[in-house]
Amino acid sequence: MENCRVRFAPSPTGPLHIGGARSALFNYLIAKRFKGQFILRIEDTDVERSSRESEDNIFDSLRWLGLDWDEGPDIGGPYGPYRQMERLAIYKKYIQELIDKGLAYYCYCTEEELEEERQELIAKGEPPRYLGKCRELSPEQKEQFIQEGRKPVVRFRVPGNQEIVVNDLVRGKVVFESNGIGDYVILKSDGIPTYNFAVVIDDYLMKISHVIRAEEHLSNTPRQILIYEALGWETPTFAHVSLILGKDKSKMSKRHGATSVVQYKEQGYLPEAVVNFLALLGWAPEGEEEIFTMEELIEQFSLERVSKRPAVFDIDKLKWINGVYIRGCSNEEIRDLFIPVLQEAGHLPEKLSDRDYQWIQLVINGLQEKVHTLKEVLEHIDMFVGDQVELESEDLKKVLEEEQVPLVIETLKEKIKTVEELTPETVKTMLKEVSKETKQKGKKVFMPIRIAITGKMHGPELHSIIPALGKENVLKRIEKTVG
RNA sequence: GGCGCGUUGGAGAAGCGGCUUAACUCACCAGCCUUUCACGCUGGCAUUCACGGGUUCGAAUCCCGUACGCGUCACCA
Repeated sequence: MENCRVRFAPSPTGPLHIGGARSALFNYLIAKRFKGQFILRIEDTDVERSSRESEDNIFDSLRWLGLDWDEGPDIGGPYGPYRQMERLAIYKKYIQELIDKGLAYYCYCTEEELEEERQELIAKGEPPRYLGKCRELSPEQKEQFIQEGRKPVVRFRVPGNQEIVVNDLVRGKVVFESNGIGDYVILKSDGIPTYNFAVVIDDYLMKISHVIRAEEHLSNTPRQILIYEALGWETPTFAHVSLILGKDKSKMSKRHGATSVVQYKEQGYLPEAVVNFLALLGWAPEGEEEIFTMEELIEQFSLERVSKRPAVFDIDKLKWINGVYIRGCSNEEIRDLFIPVLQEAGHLPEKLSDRDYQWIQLVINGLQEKVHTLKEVLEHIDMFVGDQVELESEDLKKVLEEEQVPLVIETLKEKIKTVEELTPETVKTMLKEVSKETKQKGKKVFMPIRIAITGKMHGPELHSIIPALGKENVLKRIEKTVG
């Protein structure tokens, strides 16, 4: 594959969607794999819905995922500009060329007329489409419409009785009939081109070799191919990746939960995990391994192993993958990840003291292996801080009423009071001594202690929790639960 | 409705005519490890590939039909 140039061309009408992120990733992987370029183009021709805010969100999300582009609106490149609204003059030229060649024409129909036509066709049981009313307008008629103040659109003249073949890298050969396509708008009445037109001009001018995008664009592809042909241009290679579905198998939407990349960031997912998960959405690795770094993905990814069937977004699998990455973090990495979460929740000050760092280390010891997302840390953090405890359920009282408990607790309290410093090591030996001196072992000693201190049956190791709390808090907690 | 795409266990997914008594992963269940949970390890989990026909010595794999799901038919991308 020589001169591989691929692009991700989102429209900035909202935060980067998880599906868009997957398209971007696939393009990125192909570009890196074949040592080509990954281009970012902003398709902002929907003036109503486009915003700079969304654009920034898209930039940020892509960068967060580690999908850096070689050419784009912010960094420029040899085929710019990379924002469609800045390319209006370019489109105008090609629109004119099509009009001059008689392959496109002005249409003065009003919305009402179009709607009427649509209703009539539906009433007759025919598929609604534009029938070409303005195809052969006389100069007089045109003049009259202009007098009336009508703003025309430009429509592409779709040739009849033609087979349009899309040779798709993931779907194979897909054939469409041109008769099923009505003359469609390529230039809106406000002088801005439509998607189906602008995308062709840009992909050609930007020398895009492979168009990798979501399946929802498959039905649009014949319209685009027609324009390539009208302009005498060679088409790029197409690859339509299936859609991402929610658990109920309908297209992934808000009601399935978080749909944008930022939301996953906010919920405490790691970019590496999201990338890994996204890669698995529609693509299947050859071997048994499912955990990949970006480098490994670049090495292994191929469009041949991208499935035709829709991919279902399985949040449980994302959580599992995220957990794998959290556990795989080095101590420094996980610390840098935990700190902002803890600070944001008010458990840590802006400026960290040595004591804070010691405490964080204990939290890491207790929770790194346990959580699937960074935010889950907050679900367990109460066990590491403060003198407040509450029994999780009434059932736990029974455990505290067992006969060996008073002795165990008394012995423990003594030890805590007399020990020089609470560290994981001193706590470990302390607990061993309590076990030995009270002649109790296993659950008989550890469960009451755990419940007395945390109010819960389960949680991180006691030798992480106890030093984190400190003598005073531990004793106060015990006081509250067992008196 | 027209056109297009898809349909393998609870979920994802491999499979490209015989090597499949259908990989692998998540989830689930059991056991082990462990002071609990988690982590980790071991084992279990589709007599069957939406359904009905056909082709073939042989089909999850090829063909046709049916059903279901989804996409698309915009002056949205």
